[in-house]
Amino acid sequence: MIKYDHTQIEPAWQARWLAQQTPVTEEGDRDRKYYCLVMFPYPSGRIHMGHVRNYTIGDVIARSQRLRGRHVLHPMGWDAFGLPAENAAIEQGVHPASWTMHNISYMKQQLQRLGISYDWKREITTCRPDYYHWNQWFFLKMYERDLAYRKRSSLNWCPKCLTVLANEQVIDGACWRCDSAVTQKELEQWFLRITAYAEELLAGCDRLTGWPERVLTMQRNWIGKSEGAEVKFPLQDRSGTITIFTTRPDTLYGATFMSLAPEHPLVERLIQGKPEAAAVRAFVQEAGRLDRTARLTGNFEKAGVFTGTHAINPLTGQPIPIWVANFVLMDYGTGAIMAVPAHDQRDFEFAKKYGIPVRLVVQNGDRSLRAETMPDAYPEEAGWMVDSGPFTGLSQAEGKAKIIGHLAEHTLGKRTVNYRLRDWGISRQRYWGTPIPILYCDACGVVPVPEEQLPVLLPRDVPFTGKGGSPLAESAEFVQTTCPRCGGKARRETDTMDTFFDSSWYFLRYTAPRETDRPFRREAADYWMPVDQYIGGIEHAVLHLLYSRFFTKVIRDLGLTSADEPFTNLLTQGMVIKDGAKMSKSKGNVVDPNVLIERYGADTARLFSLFAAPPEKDLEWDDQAVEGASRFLHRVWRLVIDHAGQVVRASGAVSPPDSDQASPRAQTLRRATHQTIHKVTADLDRHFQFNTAIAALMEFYNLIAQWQAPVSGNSGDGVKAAGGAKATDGDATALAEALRTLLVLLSPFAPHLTEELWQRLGHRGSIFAEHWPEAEPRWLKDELVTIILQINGKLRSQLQVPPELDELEIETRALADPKLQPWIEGKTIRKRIYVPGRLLNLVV
RNA sequence: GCGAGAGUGGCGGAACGGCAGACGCGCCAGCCUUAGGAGCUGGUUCCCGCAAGGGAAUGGGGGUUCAAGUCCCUCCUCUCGCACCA
Repeated sequence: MIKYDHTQIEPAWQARWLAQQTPVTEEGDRDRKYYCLVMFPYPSGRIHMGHVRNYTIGDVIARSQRLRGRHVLHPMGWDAFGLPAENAAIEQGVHPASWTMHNISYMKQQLQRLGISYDWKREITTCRPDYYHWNQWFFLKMYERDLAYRKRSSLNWCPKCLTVLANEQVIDGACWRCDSAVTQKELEQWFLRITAYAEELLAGCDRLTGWPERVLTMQRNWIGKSEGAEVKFPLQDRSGTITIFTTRPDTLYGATFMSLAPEHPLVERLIQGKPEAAAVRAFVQEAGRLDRTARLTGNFEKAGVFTGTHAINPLTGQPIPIWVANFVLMDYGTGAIMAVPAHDQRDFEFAKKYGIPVRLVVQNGDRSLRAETMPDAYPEEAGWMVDSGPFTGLSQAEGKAKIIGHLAEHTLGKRTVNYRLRDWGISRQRYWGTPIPILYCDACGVVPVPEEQLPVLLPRDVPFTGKGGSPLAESAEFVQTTCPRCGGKARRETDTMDTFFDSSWYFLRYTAPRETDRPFRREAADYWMPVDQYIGGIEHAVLHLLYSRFFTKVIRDLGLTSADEPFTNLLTQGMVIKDGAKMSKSKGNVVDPNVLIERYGADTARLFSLFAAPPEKDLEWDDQAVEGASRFLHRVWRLVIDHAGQVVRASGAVSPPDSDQASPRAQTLRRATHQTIHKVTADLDRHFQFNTAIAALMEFYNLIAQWQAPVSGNSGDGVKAAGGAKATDGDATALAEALRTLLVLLSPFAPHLTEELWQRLGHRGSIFAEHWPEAEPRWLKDELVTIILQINGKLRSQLQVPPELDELEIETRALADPKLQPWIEGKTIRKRIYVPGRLLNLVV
């Protein structure tokens, strides 16, 4: 017998597939198109087990959809700009471009060794000018539409990466990449106005029915919409007003003080010449020292200081003191709040601490609240308005609506919506990224680089010192240029773009990756978009996935495509963990895919990573379970090889025998065959349950192995019975059908093994040119069904009956069942529940 | 605090409200082998029992139902996300 040797089979097929690949086009029925995309990798050096899992999932989906007749786009590329390359340059003196390209070629070869069926002709690499050209072009389009703008503000700064971070890139106060504590830094930088799309991004979440609920929740939280009102509080001396944002305008009568953020621009004006001035300045300075980490953990004492100034509550007309409080955030709402101690816990505690009155304006249902004795605030949005002038007596909800109306009518305020989402700061003070296509001219100011001068090339000769500051600023040749407007001297912007810019539209570039005069071709994008199935890690729940949705909407509004969401269905696969922790160099629990592939082969690596856990769950690495996957493939190999001769001979027969001609043995096999088709197909359709699909294939294997065992003995070619029943031609064709079906169903999971065995069954064409088999309904029914017999809901016996037997006959047989006798003897049957083909429950 | 998800054998995990534990790993016994970290066969939730069989069991408690891992209520634990967001 020929042994299963993956080291022979796998490289051979990989080479052939690559050579024989026919690329997909936009021709043909769009209903049959299927865009399967996995998040492209950063070329860090070598692939890890997380990649293996990710790309295997994508490949199984792509291959199975192709077998089912879909027109599948399954591309791959490289998210190639980024810090590790630049750090390598600083530490090892190798240029980021060389480092990156070297990694790409190595990782590409690794992916090919996994047998992933990518269309490599569409490969894209974001650090190449043919790609980042269009980053710059999109930036200019956004600049034209005021969706890209420059402003000075306080930004998240990673002291290790020496660059700015977007809010989305700060995780628990630390850098998303290197985990260093993030500080604040005042800088002038470029922003994308993602907030202009806040409402649409939020509303779109409701229509993304193919996304996991938790990702949508994270996006909704991140956008953080809150509805309320802006209210103007006049200063007591009539020198101006302070605008606040509140979600509870109904509690306006209970506002007994105001608080400003320490950074609020009005603070200095309010305290001018006041005896409190020195104390307030000291307080503001102290609050400014509070770092982001402390603020995030809420680990500081709430405190405030009186400014010496009062404002007028616009509804009561009463003067209320203005405080500065360290917990009021400048970058949310207006940086100023009205404080209602009776109905906000923070205000309540603050009022108690500083002896400010508590005024109750919303009563609970049983009217038991008393301002003097409340132990806590009553923050519920329920109950009745009290002590609220003309609004007294209304329900809380009604009061809220009426007060907003009243404010608007008297121009004291208006209904507004606030979002937590901030504009996306994209400037990075690093080298290895897309240059921002902007010039600064002494005469003309900020000047966008004209489209026809794109791309602004990233210069190669830049010193990598690691001392901080934008490296591009060191290249005089790059910086100094002429102004396209006045012809005078100008200097270039030396910051580069956040690499999340690159990945925010790459899925569109794949649809027409070789376009040279536009980012993509509209017809191609309209054909392929949106992505039917997107697969990647949960860690991008808000970062990449939110940015991509934003870009898609901007690109739509630029009139370039009709897609308004990029990804119809999203699968977020779990991490690969070992010994309970994510694999990482520092923990020393890394399994190298190369070692796995060398020892067991790509098919085993693929099968294991799909079988050991459902795709969304974390996958615990288990060396022994890998052995199990390998064992299964060896068994399939032996089974098919042992019967190859028989199958080739049987292929003369046109089709396997139908029910009336088939021997009982053939019937058993045909039933199992079609039931397996049904089960595997359903598991793939229904949430990609690869683990149960593979389990079904294992069961099918077990059955075939059992089925042929008594007949074939160990002769290796067992049409002739050793001593049992004589095998018929029908049996042989049924076996041929079973083995072919097993291979086709297994082929998306273990492509090399199945392709090789397919050839050994005498086929000339590729197994991937086959059609996915269809289950024939008449074989899905069992010859006999098992009826569960229950007494009072407890299993007491079972009955094997033909499926067409009616209820009455089943009951007659049940009552005669000796096992049931002890339970029904001397009892009356009160009720019978019969579930056809399943069970009979007798209540006695 | 708010939100989402999860809790089932020794382990990974299966179960349209209808046989709990499919499939695999591990373990036990046997076969085959000069040998086995190969292969094959059988067994493997727990308790009582020689067995036939019986009982218990899906984080705890309660409920709906002829029937609950699954639906409802409640509590506990864990994971993830958001968080002085006014």
